[in-house]
Amino acid sequence: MFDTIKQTNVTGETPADTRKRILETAGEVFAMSGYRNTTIREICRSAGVNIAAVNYHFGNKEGLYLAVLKYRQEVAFRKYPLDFGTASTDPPEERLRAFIRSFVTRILGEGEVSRFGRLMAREYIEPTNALDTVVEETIRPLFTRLSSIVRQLLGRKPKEETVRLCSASVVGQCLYFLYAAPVIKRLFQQPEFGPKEIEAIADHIAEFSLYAIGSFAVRKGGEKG
Amino acid sequence: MFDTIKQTNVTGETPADTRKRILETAGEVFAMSGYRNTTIREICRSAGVNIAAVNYHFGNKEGLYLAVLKYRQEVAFRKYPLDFGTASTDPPEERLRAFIRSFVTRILGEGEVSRFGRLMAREYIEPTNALDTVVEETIRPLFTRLSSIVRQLLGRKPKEETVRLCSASVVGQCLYFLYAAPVIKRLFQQPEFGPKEIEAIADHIAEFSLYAIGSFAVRKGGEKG
DNA sequence: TATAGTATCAAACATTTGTTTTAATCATTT
DNA sequence: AAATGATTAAAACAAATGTTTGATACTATA
Repeated sequence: MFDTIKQTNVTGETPADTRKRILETAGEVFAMSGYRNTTIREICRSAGVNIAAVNYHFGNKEGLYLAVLKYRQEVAFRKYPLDFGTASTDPPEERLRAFIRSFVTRILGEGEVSRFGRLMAREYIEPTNALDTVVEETIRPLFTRLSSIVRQLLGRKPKEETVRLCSASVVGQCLYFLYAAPVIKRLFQQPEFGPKEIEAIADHIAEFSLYAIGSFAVRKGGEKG
Repeated sequence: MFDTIKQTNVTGETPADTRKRILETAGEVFAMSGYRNTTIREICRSAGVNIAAVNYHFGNKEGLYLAVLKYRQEVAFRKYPLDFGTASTDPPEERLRAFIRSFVTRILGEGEVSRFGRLMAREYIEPTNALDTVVEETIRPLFTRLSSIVRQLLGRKPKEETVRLCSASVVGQCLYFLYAAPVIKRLFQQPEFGPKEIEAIADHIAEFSLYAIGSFAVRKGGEKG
């Protein structure tokens, strides 16, 4: 009768475990293969539950996907803070480095740390009905945060279009290493990105971007600070 | 009996027209929706031919896709030269600008000019069995060309990893505006990229990258030229 | 223990989609 | 005109996949 009281079945698992298991597994599979190429059967087989469980607990495939997004957003915001230990009073160079390191890790990292980031990255290239919500709740706030750092780096009164384009350059570089992974693997026989490679990539993108934005600031928009 | 003699049916079209029409239409649809999300029925309906025509002329869906890639590569290499009117003796700054302008146009441009580029961009994010061939025949040559420009810009004896990473930064920025189009549309109410926007994007990426690579050269790798 | 509500399961259903079949049509050659 | 080979067309087939059904098992409560 009470929602908080869990039943236990013969295997010692509560019914909620089935729901949770689907949620976890679906997050992995959706992040890896995208919404459309993921089958309910694959999720259920991998989670060890009956096919009908998805319909019972989430209504349909889209309902499951939305629940996964919600769950993963909640976890990501709680467990993986956006600013990797930097304060807003830190110099913008430091903040940009932290932003890029966080962004790259959330996309390229192994395991749970990248679950939400990869789901977001999937929405970029294969939008679902959730894209509108995703943009407003996640992508826009992130882009606004990045833009404020870039604006600060660009110095006095930069054109808003310059801010947008420079921010896009930063994000574009980060996403590339995820999207191009199959190509990079073939171009350079590089099998996978470990923590070492991810750090090197983040450092490069930060350096590259700071050089570029710094030059924009000097040659176009007056002095920084 | 002779291959060069075409039959004409009641509508005044030669049989080869059916093949050609499928090839053209399939190129559009594949470039727009990707291999997996494209249905033979959609192609045939859009091309105004019978469903069985694909099987008759190309064997199966994969055969059609491979024929499209081959055809589009042939057309692209013939009609849209890689170096937008620049000579290899031009200064590397000019060559990078030309490379980026060409690359961005081949990806973001409207109509036929972007057909092959978008098919390639699709292979990045949704690889097919053709990816190995695509990498060796198209992506690697292009990346090698870009790398040689970047290497020249970086000055004496740059580290090969720096060359690779800087080249990746350039390509990543370009691809972003294609992949992120649905997001950009929502973030800035920007409905589409016209020739004006494409030029602005190309100019920005070139400037951003030249600033960055220039700073790498000055601070890391000795003097240019 | 009996009952009611919840959860699980095997099976079936309906739709989509790549593929094949078989007949008809068309153009060329004899 | 007849025959032949090439092409087109409608229909059916088979597999994949999201969804639903109806029965069964389980747990908490009375």
